[in-house]
Amino acid sequence: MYDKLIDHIHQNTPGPGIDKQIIAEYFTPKCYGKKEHFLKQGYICRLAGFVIEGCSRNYMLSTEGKEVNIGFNFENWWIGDVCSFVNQTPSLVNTQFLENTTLLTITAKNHLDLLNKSQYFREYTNKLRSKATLASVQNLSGLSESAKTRYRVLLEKYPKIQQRVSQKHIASFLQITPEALCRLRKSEIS
Amino acid sequence: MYDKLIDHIHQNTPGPGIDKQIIAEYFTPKCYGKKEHFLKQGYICRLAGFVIEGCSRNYMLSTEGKEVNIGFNFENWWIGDVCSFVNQTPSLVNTQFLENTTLLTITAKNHLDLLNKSQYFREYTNKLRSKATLASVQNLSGLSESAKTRYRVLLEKYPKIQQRVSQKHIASFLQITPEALCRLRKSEIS
DNA sequence: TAAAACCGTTGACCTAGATCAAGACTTTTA
DNA sequence: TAAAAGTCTTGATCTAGGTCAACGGTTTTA
Repeated sequence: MYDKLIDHIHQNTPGPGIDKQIIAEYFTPKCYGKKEHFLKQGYICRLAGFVIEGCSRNYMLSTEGKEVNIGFNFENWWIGDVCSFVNQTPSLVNTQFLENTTLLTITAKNHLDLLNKSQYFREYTNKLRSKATLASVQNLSGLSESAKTRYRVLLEKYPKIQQRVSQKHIASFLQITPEALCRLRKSEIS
Repeated sequence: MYDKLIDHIHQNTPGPGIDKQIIAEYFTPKCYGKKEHFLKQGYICRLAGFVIEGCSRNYMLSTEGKEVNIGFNFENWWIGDVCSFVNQTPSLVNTQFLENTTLLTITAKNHLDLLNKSQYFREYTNKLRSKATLASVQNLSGLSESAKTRYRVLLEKYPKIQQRVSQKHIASFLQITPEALCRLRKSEIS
């Protein structure tokens, strides 16, 4: 299990890598059930997690209380609201598991310790976070495309998403209604 | 001039602050003209800048080559594409000045040195970046609101934006046409 | 295992915002 | 300072996607 994280770090950051022993010391495995929340708006994000198996969605609430999906987290990616985690302030983001999920979790304190201790881990963290930021900016500008284009881009990025995520949640991420997604898919096939 | 940055760091991060001497050593003032680009898609972001005076817009290109504004940078904020700056990879983002602008700039190498040297500066950087990420995620979910609501939110965030940024660019940020913004403003007043 | 809740699909109709065109006003450039 | 280019506004028309309603299939819960 630890190897998955170690590999991910090493694949993303050239350098010495990180000892399994250190990972085992700083990270704790945790299991969550489908539909369970990892983080709720208003609470402080006290843990960050690396997805070993399973998936989740991140969503925010609109002014009328409607849930708007802003992203999905599959294997080999991090979950947790960076802003809340770093500043230890209440989160605006919700994270809910869409499958039974296994994480390697780390506390804010441990994460800070590891950052201060290892320049290599700092580099990895900076890279990862900057990529996550780029992704959300790309999604932002991507919303200027038609729903059909956004759907195609999503399928390119996550070819198997249809097998794992309901249309309802995909539609919410595309910022269209489930009805619109349904029609869009029909027209796409033909 | 350096004081503006020093104040900003100190206001955002409790702690010892940073010596003026260090700032002067690591940062270089630069002036740019209106319409000039700070960063263009495809190029590597070699400098980050702190806005002393002036403003700029960040935009990306849609699949049809249309410019889509993803944000504005006013005084006391950073400019530069974090992903390109951290990874020294080609940027997907463009940054263009909307006024004559003065920046305090820092090279990627100097920034890395300062991060490795000062835990305090690391903390500041982490906080700032996490806030920037939150902002783009908020904009992303915000696009599920009506154009009128988005416009109102923008005016709340930047009360003076109408005096400094053309409606064309505000419309692009709201992801509507200038015509739609014009009508929206008319209806808003009455 | 029956009832209730949820999900995807389809149809009919509606609306926010797009597109295209044109005129007045302002800014830039030669 | 005159011409050219860009900006804002308004009108007429169009369309992608929303809303509401209904039905069959599946999953959850009692």
